[in-house]
Amino acid sequence: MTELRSFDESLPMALLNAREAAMARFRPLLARHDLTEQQWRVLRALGAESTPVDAGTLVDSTSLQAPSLSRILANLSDRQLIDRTSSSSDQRRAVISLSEQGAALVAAVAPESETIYAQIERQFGGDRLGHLLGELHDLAASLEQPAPERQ
Amino acid sequence: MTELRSFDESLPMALLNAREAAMARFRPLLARHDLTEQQWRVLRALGAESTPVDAGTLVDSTSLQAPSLSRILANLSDRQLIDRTSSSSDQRRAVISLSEQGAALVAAVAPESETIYAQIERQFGGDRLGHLLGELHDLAASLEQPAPERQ
DNA sequence: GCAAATTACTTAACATGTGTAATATATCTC
DNA sequence: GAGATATATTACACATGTTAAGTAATTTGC
Repeated sequence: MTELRSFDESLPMALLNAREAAMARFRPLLARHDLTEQQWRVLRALGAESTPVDAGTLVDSTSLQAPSLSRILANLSDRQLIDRTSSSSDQRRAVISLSEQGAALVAAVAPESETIYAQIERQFGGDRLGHLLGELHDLAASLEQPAPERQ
Repeated sequence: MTELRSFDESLPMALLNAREAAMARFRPLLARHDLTEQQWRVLRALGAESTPVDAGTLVDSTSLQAPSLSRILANLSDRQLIDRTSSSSDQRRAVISLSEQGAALVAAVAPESETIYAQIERQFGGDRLGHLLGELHDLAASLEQPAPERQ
C-alpha cells in the first residue's frame, strides 16, 4: 500500500502555507485600500508597464483567467483606476493603462508594501530570501516543462 | 518616490506562481476523482490522523476557515466519504473520520500523487526540493511571528 | 471580394471559496 | 440556575474558477 506523504512533506501545502503567512502581512494594507489580491495584481502589473498593455498580456502576467480579468477590469474601470480604449490597429484589442488615480493609488501603496517587505527581509534574512526567490522561480520554470516520460 | 519592486522580486507572486505550477500537475488527478483542492486537503488531513478528529483540529491542519470547512464536511458527508458523529463527552464537538469509501478514495489517489511527486523530484532534484521545503517551513514560521518593531 | 475560420475579449451561469456576522447548542463558572 | 464561553453551523455579500456561449474584428482561402 502506498503511504501518502505527510502534510509537512507536501510541496503544494508548503507553498500554500508560506504564501498564506506572507499574505497575512500584506492583506491589511490591501484591505485599507479596498483592494483584493487579484485587483492589486492587475494594478501592480499595469504599474510595472511603461506603455499600455492589452488584456491578453495581463492574463499572462497576472496568471488570471480571461473571464476573471474581464470582471476585474470592469470593476477597476468603474472605480476609475484604469483607462480602457481599444487599439486603433486592431479594434478587438483592449488597451489598458493606469489612470491618474490608479497611478496615485499604486504610488500610495508602494511604500507601505516596501516597508512590510523590509520587515520580512530583516526577519528571514535578505540573502536567504533572495536565494529562496531564485529557487521558486527555477521550480516554477521546471514545472512548466512537460513532465518527462519515465524511462 | 518609492519604486515598487518588480513582479519577479515579489515573494507572494513567486509563491503563487510556484504553487500554480505545482498544482497544475496535480489538478487533473483531483479532477478525475471529482475533488477540489480544499476537499482533498480535508481528506488528506483525515487520512493522516490515526484517530477521529474534531472540526477545530481540521481548521488548523487544513488552513481553511471554519465556515468553509463546515460546507466541505457537509459535501463530503453527502458523498459518504466521511463519517460524522459527535463526541459523547462534549456534544458540541463534531467527530470526523474517513469512511470506508473515503479511505478507499485516499488510498486510490495516493499512489498517483506519489508518482507525480517523484516526477517533480526527478526534474528539480530531490535534495534541492527537500532543502526548498525546509526553507518554506522556516519562512512560514518566521512570518507567523509578529513583525518586530523597527528599531 | 467575400464566406468561413480564427482571434480577442466579454458575458453568463454555476459551483466553490472567503470573510464577517449572526445563530443554535452545549458546556462551564459562579 | 443565570450568564458567560466554546464549538460548530448558517446566512449573507462578494470574489473567483471554470466552462460555455456570444460578439465583434480580423485573417484566410478560394
